[in-house]
Amino acid sequence: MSDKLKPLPSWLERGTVDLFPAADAHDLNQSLSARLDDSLDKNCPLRIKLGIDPTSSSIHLGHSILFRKLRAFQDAGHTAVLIIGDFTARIGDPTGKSTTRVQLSPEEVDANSQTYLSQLGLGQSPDRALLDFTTPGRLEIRKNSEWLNGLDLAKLIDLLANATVGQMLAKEDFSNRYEARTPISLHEFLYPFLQGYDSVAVRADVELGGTDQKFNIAMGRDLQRYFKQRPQFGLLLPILIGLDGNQKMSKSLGNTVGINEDPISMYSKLEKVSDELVTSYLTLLTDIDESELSDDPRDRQKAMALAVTASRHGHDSAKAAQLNAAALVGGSKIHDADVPEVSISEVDFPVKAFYLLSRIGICQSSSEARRQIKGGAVRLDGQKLTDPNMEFSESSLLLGKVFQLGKKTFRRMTS
RNA sequence: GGGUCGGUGCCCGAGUGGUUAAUGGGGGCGGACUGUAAAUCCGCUGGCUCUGCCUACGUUGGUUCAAAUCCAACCCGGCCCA
Repeated sequence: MSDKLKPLPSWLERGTVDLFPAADAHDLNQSLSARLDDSLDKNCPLRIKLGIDPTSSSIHLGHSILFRKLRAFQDAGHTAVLIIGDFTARIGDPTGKSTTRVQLSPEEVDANSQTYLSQLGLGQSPDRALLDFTTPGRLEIRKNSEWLNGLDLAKLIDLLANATVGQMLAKEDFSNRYEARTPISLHEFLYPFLQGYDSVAVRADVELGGTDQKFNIAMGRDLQRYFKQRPQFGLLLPILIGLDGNQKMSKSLGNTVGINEDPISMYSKLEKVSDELVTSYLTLLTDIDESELSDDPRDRQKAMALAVTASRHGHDSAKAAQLNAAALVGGSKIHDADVPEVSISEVDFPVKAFYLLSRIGICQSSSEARRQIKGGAVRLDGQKLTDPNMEFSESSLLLGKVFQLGKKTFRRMTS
């Protein structure tokens, strides 16, 4: 990859839902393409800010769309400035929240950040990693405690004077909560100012965020102006809808695909997302040109699932996962299919079916296992179980066999 | 700080002394149908090696044969007032 900067291209447009300001002037502060050109002329990379909130320790595809865009900037020669919001995490971004966040301890924040970075590809080769950690000058990682710990009250008051209570309450999240009469703690009001001040601290040229970040990013612009910097651009990407097809992808909603999930579960989850989601997944999670795909919705689903899985695991593993998934659906090949294994060496025999199912984790409780069996949801090597109290006298009867719950949960028993 | 209303299962929300593991809706899971999609229909949705037992309606005590339901104190929140 050359160090030469390229002009505003399609990689930047793809998936972008909002870019502000976006005047067509040649003003460096009004047009991102003008600023990109300027950066090219002076051979001085732009600083692209993305803040992460180390509150959750696992990254899913929803997060990855921002990182993919950040990576695209890196590949174009710019500097990604990844801000670990270790200080702000103690407040918790109230955006999109209907309740006050729990505050995290410094230890939790540290542990989460480490997990985060390794998931982003720290230590991996750039072609499989989400971000480019290796090319010099392409990545800067900062913690915002660096400058926020030392922020004194006088300066904070200066920052706060940049907005009014009316503006804060006009922000959707706050106004919803205010109208619903759920509590809003005063410290939550500080979050946008601190995030905005991050932009000042790192002299950001562009800040990336989900559409829900518009307010906070705009605040960054205001504060940069206040500190006599040239204000950043805001580049907003959509919030990825989760597997359920109607709410944003979020760990707490259980509708996620983790960035590090094994190829099979990743592929099989993606393969069954609803048709309405396929296009957005394609544009946000792959580089595929949609016009090249067949019109058949099922084929599109498969192509998307394959491409996304391949981006994380390579084409061969993805293809294998696809074949495997097909074999499982066929049913006949369950016995030979590659499915997660679980040891039953700790289980005492004889054992009743419902108890075994909860022991091997295929059901969450033995009560649930009873229900599932009664509901006809459980199969052993393709054969439906009907009696929760069915007894297996010894483990050798089960070794190598596959329990199936519903259509998509499989567990092979091993010693 | 004062007044007042409220805190029910994953969420919302009924229930105001006794067939109450607790109506209803959402969500989730499963089944049928299908394209492992959507829509629709049906079932399930506290735990326990379970014909029974245990734990649950903010917390802790109390009244009662019997409480989510009555009483007291405490904790948390909304609203109004300061």
